[in-house]
Amino acid sequence: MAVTLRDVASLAGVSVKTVSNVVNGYAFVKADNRRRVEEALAATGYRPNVGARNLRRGRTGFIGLMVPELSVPYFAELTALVITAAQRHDWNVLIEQSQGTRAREQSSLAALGPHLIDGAIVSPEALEADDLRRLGPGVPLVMLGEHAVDFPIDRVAIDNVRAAREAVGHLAAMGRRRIAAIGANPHRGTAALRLAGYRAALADAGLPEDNTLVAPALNYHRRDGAQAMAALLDGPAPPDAVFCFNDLLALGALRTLLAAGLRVPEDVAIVGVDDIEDGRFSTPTLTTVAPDKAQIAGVAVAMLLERINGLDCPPREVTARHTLLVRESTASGA
Amino acid sequence: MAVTLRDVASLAGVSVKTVSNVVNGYAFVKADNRRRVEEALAATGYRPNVGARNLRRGRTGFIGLMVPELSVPYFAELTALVITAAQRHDWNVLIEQSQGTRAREQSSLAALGPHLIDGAIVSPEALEADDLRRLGPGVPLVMLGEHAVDFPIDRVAIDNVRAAREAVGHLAAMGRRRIAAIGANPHRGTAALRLAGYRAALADAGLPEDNTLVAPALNYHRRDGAQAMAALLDGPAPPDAVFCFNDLLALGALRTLLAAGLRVPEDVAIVGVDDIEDGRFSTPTLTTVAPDKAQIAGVAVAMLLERINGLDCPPREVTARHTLLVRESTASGA
DNA sequence: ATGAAAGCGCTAACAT
DNA sequence: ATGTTAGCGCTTTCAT
Repeated sequence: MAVTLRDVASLAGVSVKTVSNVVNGYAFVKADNRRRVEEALAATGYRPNVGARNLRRGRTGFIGLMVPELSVPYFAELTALVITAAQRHDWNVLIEQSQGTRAREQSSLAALGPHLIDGAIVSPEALEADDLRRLGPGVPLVMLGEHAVDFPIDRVAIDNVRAAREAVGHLAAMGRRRIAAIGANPHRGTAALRLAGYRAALADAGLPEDNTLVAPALNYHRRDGAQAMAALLDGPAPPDAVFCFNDLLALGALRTLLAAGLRVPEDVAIVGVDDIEDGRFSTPTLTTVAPDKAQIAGVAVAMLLERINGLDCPPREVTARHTLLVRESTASGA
Repeated sequence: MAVTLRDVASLAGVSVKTVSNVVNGYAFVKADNRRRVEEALAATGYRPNVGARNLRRGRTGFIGLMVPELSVPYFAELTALVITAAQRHDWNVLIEQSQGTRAREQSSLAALGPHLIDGAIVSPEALEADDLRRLGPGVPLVMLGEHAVDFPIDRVAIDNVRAAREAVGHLAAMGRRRIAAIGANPHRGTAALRLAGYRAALADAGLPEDNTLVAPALNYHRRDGAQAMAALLDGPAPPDAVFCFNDLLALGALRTLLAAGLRVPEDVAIVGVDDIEDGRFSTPTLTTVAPDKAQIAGVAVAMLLERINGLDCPPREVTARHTLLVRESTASGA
């Protein structure tokens, strides 16, 4: 049914080797043979069987991408960019959703296994060093974000401390004095860094630390932000600004504030992180720290392919760009 | 490096056939052999080479999923569900983003090709019957949504006419008299159906049709909804309600209304379609028609696997469930 | 520069 | 019930 190299070879009157050479762009093929092969290729509509090729080459042609949930806008946007970046290099992407739990992250890594993929980009939230160690050196890995795991591995992330410091510094510069943080979580590496940046910015501005203003969040969805904000409003002295560790938390917090009849930014200003599309159309629009997602995706894919191609050097850490985008939720006109 | 069937066989002192039988759950294996094979399997940590297996079986083990953009929440949520449904049947999903243009949809289909996947679920927006015909019968296809293409193919979609009719009927029942529609587009099959449902509901309510209240949209993103709403507000007699053909348009329209100082739902009520997560946390929360996405994903995967397994019967059309979720953007308390 | 043949890891005939 | 062998479609020595 499907046309194979042999079909093309017999039609062109040459050996499969010659056809293979032409298909793979090998330079030294007699002009006459090349022409006949190309005609036969066109006539038959030959398409290489990627599976067979990869079996022979000992590769799968796939890279894995492990994210907590595709339905979280940040990961959907990032995944779209990773797929696009991989396609530019003729690689396919296999997506695993881990739900951000350790058990699911373990089984996702196991499912990806060494036979299905040649390497993987992972964005873990609960994984431990042992889980990575157990994989062995067979599957090259690139890690996204600052999950705190003591394992030598290529990483790409923004400078989370600096990003948080800028965001909170911006709130302080507006004259806000009671700046809250939403998203504290001892199990998340990025949370620790953003909290550190938050504290550094308070110190920069000469503001006191107030633990009643630091709200934890188990997960980072809209509902978690809404709950955390409600808890802050119930606190002894509600904040006049909130730094949320991601945009989803911020949108949830915004919902709670507006539902409570408070004005944003007049009563409470909000900053998030991620620059997801939603924040550009909320009312008010959301001030946010925008990581360069295209850069993150591009660098992660490039680093992974280098490793797959055998690059042997110490683990690398790449810091991606970020920008503070000031929008209505912190507009100073108020 | 990787352990193969032969390694296991020689360790267990049996032939590869016996090991293969055990691995594939073939019943007739002598108990003693079975035990030794299982021990060898465990000792070596054998994992089948899926690529080799599929090469031999003439399958790839992958199904394709073509969506316009993963960064559109509806498709991100749907994709997550398709992946989950496929995994339950031990299939992998390969995602192609088509951007909703015919050229990209054609090249996506071509890229998926017959060697990479055994079948595909497609959600086209611009594809023509010829493009499908050209694929030939080799690759089973299931189509999502009501894209108007004259081609016999399995389909899954909600009843768009009825859904729109219910949504608009709800607005009319609230006493709204000037109900606009956003999303008219001659190239989109679903748009035609939702427009038909809109008109039917106006007729049901004895309301006149007013073409100045029907706003076209080239694309279905937030910005398109925002622009369309702005155009409606500029019109001769602005609406007191809007039916948007999806939630993204609705969120864009909401943004425009609030930015213009209008109250929702007091001045203008809004209904969308899709029930994306954003609409549950916007202010006001968004009334929407919720398709049963899990059902859509599950049925699409099941129908596709049946076709891959050789089912030969006339094309089937499955109508998925939908529900009108009334939320604040049409709250009648006003 | 090109052909012949081996073999990637697996399953399916065929044989026993 | 299990061993032997061919071969899926391709790339890669090894010849020539």
